[in-house]
Amino acid sequence: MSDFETVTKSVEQKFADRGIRLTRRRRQVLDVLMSADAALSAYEIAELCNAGSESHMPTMSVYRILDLLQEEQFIHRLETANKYVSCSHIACAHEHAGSQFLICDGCRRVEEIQLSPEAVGAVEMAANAVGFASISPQLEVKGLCVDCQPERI
Amino acid sequence: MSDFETVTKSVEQKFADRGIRLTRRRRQVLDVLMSADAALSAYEIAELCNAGSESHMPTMSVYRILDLLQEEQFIHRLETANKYVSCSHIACAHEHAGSQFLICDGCRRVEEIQLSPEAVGAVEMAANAVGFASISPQLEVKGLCVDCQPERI
DNA sequence: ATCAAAATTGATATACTATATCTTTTGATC
DNA sequence: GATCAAAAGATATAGTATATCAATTTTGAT
Repeated sequence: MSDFETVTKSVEQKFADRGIRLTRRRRQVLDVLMSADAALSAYEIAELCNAGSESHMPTMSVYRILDLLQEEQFIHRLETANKYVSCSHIACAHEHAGSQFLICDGCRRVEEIQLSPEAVGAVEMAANAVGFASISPQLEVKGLCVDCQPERI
Repeated sequence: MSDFETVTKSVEQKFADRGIRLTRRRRQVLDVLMSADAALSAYEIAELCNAGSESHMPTMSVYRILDLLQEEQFIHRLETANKYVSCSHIACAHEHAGSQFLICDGCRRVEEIQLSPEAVGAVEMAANAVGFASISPQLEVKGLCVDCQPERI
């Protein structure tokens, strides 16, 4: 069974367990995001759903479905980019609290990482110091990925 | 001399030093941002410029001026909120590399903090580990400010 | 199997954020 | 004051997102 199939099975199972219907539209959106190697805007997702098929996916449906997929933690919204990516732990059994993203300023590629508890703790402490609590630990950090860094000779 | 006046003097000096004109429009935008106790959208800034005056500030001018003020580090753009805030170090003499923001999910208030070098370092190390470099150290973290936290009894 | 209720999707309108471009005005310099 | 550059004004348009109501599909009970 291919990777994609394995993940799909796992996703189907999660939908079933939670009593949520994995409809054709939802499957389309999720498939596009899982197959993409980049973060996509809602409008890009709609286009890709329609590419090479007679189906017409309305953008508004995409937004609705993105909301659902986010609530269920299958995908993430990148707030600094107004784009969406499938969660890299989409097939994992465990809950995962927060996610951190590295966004390449060059090619816009997105890497999902898991910061060390120490790093997250440091951010939380600094926040607590000025009275903030219930920090949502999604961080989006911009930089340059390996491919986009100026050559070092 | 009031705080506001002190800061204004300092800002005027910086404009002069850098050979940038502090025009009426630029002053309006900067005044609005410095007087605001919250982050504002470009359209909100335009409205506030116009409030109680016969002057008509076009939103497009606001965007142009925001660009300039950002380049000159007088203000920051909050990318997760699509809003703008005046830099809390606007009157400081020294350069300051990166800024971190706490954004209250309740009241949208924004607090600019300076993370410890250790915390920033931890984020950078995690990024380096997956090949990212030239990290821009602006972080935007969401949470609840003191006033918006559920009462603890 | 049929019907009513709920969930999902479709369709349309509209708000909000932002950029591009061209013209006019203003300010600095000679 | 004439000239040139910087700034502001005006208009069009792109991109992102929400609200709302109608139509359709699915579910579940009878």
